Amino acid sequence: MMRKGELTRQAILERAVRLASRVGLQGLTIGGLAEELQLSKSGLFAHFRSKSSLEVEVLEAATTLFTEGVIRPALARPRGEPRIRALFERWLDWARSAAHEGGCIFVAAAAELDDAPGPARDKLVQGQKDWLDCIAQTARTAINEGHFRPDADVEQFASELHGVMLACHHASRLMRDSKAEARARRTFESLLNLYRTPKQ
Amino acid sequence: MMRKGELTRQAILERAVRLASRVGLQGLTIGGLAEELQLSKSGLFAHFRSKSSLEVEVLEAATTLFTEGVIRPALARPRGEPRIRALFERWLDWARSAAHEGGCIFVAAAAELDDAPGPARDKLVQGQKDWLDCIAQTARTAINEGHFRPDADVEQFASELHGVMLACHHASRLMRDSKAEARARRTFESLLNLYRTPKQ
DNA sequence: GCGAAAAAAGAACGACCGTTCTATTATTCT
DNA sequence: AGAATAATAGAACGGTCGTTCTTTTTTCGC
Repeated sequence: MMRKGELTRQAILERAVRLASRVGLQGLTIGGLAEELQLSKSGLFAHFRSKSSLEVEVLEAATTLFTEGVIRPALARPRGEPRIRALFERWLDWARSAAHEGGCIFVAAAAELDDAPGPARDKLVQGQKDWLDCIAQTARTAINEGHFRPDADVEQFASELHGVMLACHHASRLMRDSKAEARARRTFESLLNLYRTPKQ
Repeated sequence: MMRKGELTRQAILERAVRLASRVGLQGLTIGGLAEELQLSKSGLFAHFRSKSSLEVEVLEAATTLFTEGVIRPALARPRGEPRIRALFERWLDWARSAAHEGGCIFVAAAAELDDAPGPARDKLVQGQKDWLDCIAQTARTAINEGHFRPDADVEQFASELHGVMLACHHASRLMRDSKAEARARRTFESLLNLYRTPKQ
């Protein structure tokens, strides 16, 4: 006895994620979103009991998109370095397609929410933590496969890889630097070199 | 014939930079700023002809602060690696003190303005470009001093260093990770190792 | 197809936004 | 000191925000 509702709700969230990528979670407005979807403000609002609840659900929807588009395909690749490369390439894809819209929604949200306690911040932090843990775990697997050196600090690796992507995002989004992705790839290769098992 | 005005104007901008660090340039509001300074909304507004003009001036003021607090002291150190280390340490100081408030205002502004054409975005882009150029130029000096390998790509170096700071900011601000700075230092050291003249 | 229940629309609210205009108070110059 | 001018305050504007309430329309089980 609840079908149509869930359908439009899904449509709303899809549009909301894209809109929030452009204008941020703060800039995401009930009225604006309603107009884009040709809905009434109150009709849309009824699906979420409050604005902050909408924000949380937008973050949830974006996380699902990221998991399906980046993590899942990479997990299909063989363990070790190939999987790490796949993770990185898919991540670049994500950033590139996000760049065509308003940039990565997580980067925008991180800047907005870093000092705004509440459920939205909690959601974002948990998602980012999960993602960094995922990278670290993948690196751990690479150690076990003998691809990474046994003494590699996998959390350090995750943090450094994150930095590579953040720099790439900044350069391509704000600075409109067309060489951003090439530079990120280059940094990634030298990063791999550092963590790889040294050839004897 | 204009003294008192310039004084309060300065005081306004100082407060505005701090406030914008917390809530962003969008979240920075004329009324809120006026209340913090115990000024009337219109009295404050009169100093800037518009909100967007205020945003530009806030970015200008923050840039001056950054130049005086980070770049200038580092330029006092000897050329080459010492100057690069000073740049990095001062930059960490900046990020740390910014972290006690609402984070680095440039990081927040970058996320907000990356898809919002206008004078504020132009100002930010120019400032960031100048900063990255400054890093690259410092690296170039390090090459000339024989500290960096002659074939080092100084722009690549600047981009990688930027990534280290962005990751550090993200980890410390959003994730409240107390190990963020230590990790950034570690990444910085291995980054230096890559660009340093190899010992024979 | 009818009646119950869900979904959407409509109108209104108080609050705050940037901005303008006018009036009042401070400052500065001569 | 007093006139000229700059700085600040006050009140009001149209607009948009999130939210609530009431009403109409649509959906769905029987």
